Amino acid sequence: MPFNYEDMLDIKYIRRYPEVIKKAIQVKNIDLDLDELLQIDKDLVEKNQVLQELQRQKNENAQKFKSVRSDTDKEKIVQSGRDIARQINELQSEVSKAQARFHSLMLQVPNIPSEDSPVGKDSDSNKVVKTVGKRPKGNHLKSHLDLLIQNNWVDFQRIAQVSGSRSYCLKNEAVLLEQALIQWSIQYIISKKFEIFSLPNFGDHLSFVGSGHFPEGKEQVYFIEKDKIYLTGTSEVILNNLYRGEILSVENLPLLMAGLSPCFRREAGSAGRDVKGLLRVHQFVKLEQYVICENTKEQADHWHAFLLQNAEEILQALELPYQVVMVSTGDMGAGKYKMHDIECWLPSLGKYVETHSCSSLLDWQARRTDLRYRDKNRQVHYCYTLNNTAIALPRLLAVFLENHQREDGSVYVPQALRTYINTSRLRRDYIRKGD
RNA sequence: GGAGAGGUGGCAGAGUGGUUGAAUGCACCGGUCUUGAAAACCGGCAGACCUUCACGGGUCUCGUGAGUUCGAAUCUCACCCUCUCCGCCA
Repeated sequence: MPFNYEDMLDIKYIRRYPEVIKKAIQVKNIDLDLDELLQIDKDLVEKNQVLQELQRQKNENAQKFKSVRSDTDKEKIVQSGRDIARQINELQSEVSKAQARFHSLMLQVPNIPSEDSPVGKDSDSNKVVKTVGKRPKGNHLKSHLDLLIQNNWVDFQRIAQVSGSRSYCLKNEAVLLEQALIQWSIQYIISKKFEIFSLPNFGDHLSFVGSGHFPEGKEQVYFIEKDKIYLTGTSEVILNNLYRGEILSVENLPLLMAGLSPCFRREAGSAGRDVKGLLRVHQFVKLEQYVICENTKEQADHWHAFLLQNAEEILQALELPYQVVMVSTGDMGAGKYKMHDIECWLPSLGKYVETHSCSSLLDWQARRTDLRYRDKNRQVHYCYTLNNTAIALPRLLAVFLENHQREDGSVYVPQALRTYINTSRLRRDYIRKGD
């Protein structure tokens, strides 16, 4: 069995090595009957052959018309043309139906996970790869919620009446901190040679299918009925679709893109979870790293490490304790080839919470968006795509506050941020009274 | 929201019912010439799918979808997008 990642998601490969795909379906807990897919594919190939023969006859018949002189001969051609057209019509509607089913099943075919990904059915099988930074200790440690309230940095109750549950409203110094974190991380990501994008926060149906958020994740997405548009839960959706349908030139690869945008998530099915504070909200701001590169495993692994490294450097500069987790097959999602989460230490919960998610999708996403490139030999290939968070707020703000709090309720500001907040300790009334 | 114009290959731009998957130019690739380069000249240059050991053959695609026709880039309808003008507006 050839283990060539370049074309493993191609129907030709699936026909030949269905057991490889079946294995992936199994370890990823995907609800897909591959045998049905293969049966429909087989049926479709046969029907298409008949259809193509009919179409050939149609073309041939029409071609004859010009060279024929007598009216009776012309009438014959018209008649046989009508006859062929009728057959084509009947077969065409069958083919269209089968095609629709075929495409919808193909959208459910998962990526094959990397060999070093832990196999398991959920997050219990995730593996901690490394732990970095010092966790704060002491009896003074408060939750970020208490800190925010104590400092007059937030208003949860009033905004909930206006905007509903899971809404938050930052005030005063917390806003400075939020903006400083954004500004600083933008500068950081620019220094890593990314192009920076400020993007719309909605897209059409096709975009979400392309990125892989549809059909499975449809429940998590806000939909504006009147204009048939969907609010993005990450700028990955837009960045992935920006070049859709194009054949890029290899000289332009890799594309390093960073998208800054508000993110909207319905959080359907998570009622009761993380209801307090800033950990799980309907709207947040995220700077996202996104890479489009050539289709080799070396490239994928190189940029995966790069994206992961960037996120780690950001957390190190912010002096936050974190661990890197390699996500198991059952927890990583259908499209992923390899995935690492970064989790930051949150004292109030006494555990690490996810703040970054680094994914390599190989050509799984690019196939959906029809995103390709032409190599030096003029051969056309699907691109590989990867993504990782750079910074997501306010969740990281919660982590930041809890880890950097001091006994008096002020918050330590790491050196990196002081270009944007000119103090080492951010305290209540800093805005009015200064240091 | 109202009025008009338009969407053709990497780009520019022909083509208004019959070898048009598409003239021509530019770009690009290969070659001849040249010490080298340029110029000139010759040749190549869309993607997907089916078929063939191969050479090759076939089907589809001119914004998207449906329709008319023996035959559609070309005609009809709907939708999407772009541009210009007017109105409204952060």
